Amino acid sequence: MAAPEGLFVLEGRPTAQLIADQLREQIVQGTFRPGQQINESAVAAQLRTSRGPLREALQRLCQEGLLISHRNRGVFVLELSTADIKEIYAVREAVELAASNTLMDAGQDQINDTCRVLKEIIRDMAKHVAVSDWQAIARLDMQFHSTFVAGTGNTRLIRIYETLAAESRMCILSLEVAYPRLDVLVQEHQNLLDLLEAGDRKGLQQAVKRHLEKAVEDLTVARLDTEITA
Amino acid sequence: MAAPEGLFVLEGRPTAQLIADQLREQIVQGTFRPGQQINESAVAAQLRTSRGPLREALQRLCQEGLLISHRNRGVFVLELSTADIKEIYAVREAVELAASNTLMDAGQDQINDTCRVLKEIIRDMAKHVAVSDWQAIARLDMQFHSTFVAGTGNTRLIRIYETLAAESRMCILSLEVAYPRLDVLVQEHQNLLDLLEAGDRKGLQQAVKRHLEKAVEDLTVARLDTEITA
DNA sequence: GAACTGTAAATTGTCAACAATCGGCGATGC
DNA sequence: GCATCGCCGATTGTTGACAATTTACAGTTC
Repeated sequence: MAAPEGLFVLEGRPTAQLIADQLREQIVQGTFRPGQQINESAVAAQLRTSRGPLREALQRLCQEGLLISHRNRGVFVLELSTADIKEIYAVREAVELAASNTLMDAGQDQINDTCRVLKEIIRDMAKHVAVSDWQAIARLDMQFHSTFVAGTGNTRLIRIYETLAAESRMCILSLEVAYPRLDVLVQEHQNLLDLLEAGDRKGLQQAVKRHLEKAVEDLTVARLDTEITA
Repeated sequence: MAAPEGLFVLEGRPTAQLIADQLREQIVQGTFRPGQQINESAVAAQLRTSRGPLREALQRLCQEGLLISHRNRGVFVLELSTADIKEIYAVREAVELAASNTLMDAGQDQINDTCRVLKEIIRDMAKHVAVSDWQAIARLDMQFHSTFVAGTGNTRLIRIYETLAAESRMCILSLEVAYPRLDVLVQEHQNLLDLLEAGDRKGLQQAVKRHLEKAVEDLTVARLDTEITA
């Protein structure tokens, strides 16, 4: 088939996508702050490229909604309001519930494959919980959910969820310390995994719903605090 | 507030987005055929612009998934397989079911506003059914569903559905005459509207599900025919 | 002192030229 | 006859320069 032994297709993906992926990572890691303007010349120089390819990448991220473009003024990193948080998690609920159903209808092999990866993520998560590495935990949290959705094999659902995951990480990042009680977090994900493995469709759906509703609560409450103190 | 009397913000939207919107319309109308390569120079000249802004627009459509980019070879219009059709309608089901729930939980005013627009669309649809204007019917069909989703007010759900609507129109277009029994089509949409107006959550959900499942059946069966005859 | 106007710097939007890459086609060798 | 190599046209990828617009600031006027 493809790539027989140690040979990779050289730079198979388009440049703009590579740049967009890098920028997305920088955004969710907080290198670019919400509301901040992206200076094309500066970022292009930093990435050792010219403004052309960079602008193409920026357009991709605008389409995703991570950046917003004001004509003749430039592109800015999205600022998340409480309404945005509710929107994001409402869509996540829709996607993850659909993924739950699809996975349950899929073969046991497909479920097992997914569960195997999810187990490893939870293991990693537990490690980082031990040392309270928030950034890593946020990344693994979203990786868990992304893997879950990826288990469906639906490329469109996966692509949609990629953006949602990025936005979710921005939510979490925007309030620095958002995770209340870290051990509960690991426990909740373990619970989702168990229900998936057991094939408990109804239970899984309810657990997903509650997991996300709880997240919205934590995020909006924390945000109210920051808004009041600010 | 904004635009007090007859004054509009001059060209408020970014250029790349305007070009992308035009191209998307051309794609779903079949001006660009599936699998066809987009010649940058030619299209840029046709749009009275240069390759720079055009390429930015193309990147947006690549991100959406309507175009696919092969490095150093160019961008091509998406070719829809039966697997794609199933994917698209699976995501549509997820989105529309979520929209149903959100709308039902929303206030009666919001529902009424939506229903008013939906009624007009159905009226238009009936007109075009009388003269069997397929293109118009396909457009109104998706406009009905887009309006339904837009009723939730969730901007992210709306943006996601925009792409799905475009892809759906491509599905329908790709097999020329896809609508079996036009009167039934109008009837089905009227049924959805009635259930929404009546506040019958369960009934609406089931109707949406069956409506989409039926569409997939029609599309995949029709596609099998074309593939056999081809 | 406040409001308005005009200028200047910085940044984005656009363009045209250059470089790199790919697919096709004919020539060559086996 | 078939496969391979190498060239050529066409198209994309990239760059730097130029034009247009916005924002901030200083100067002016009332």
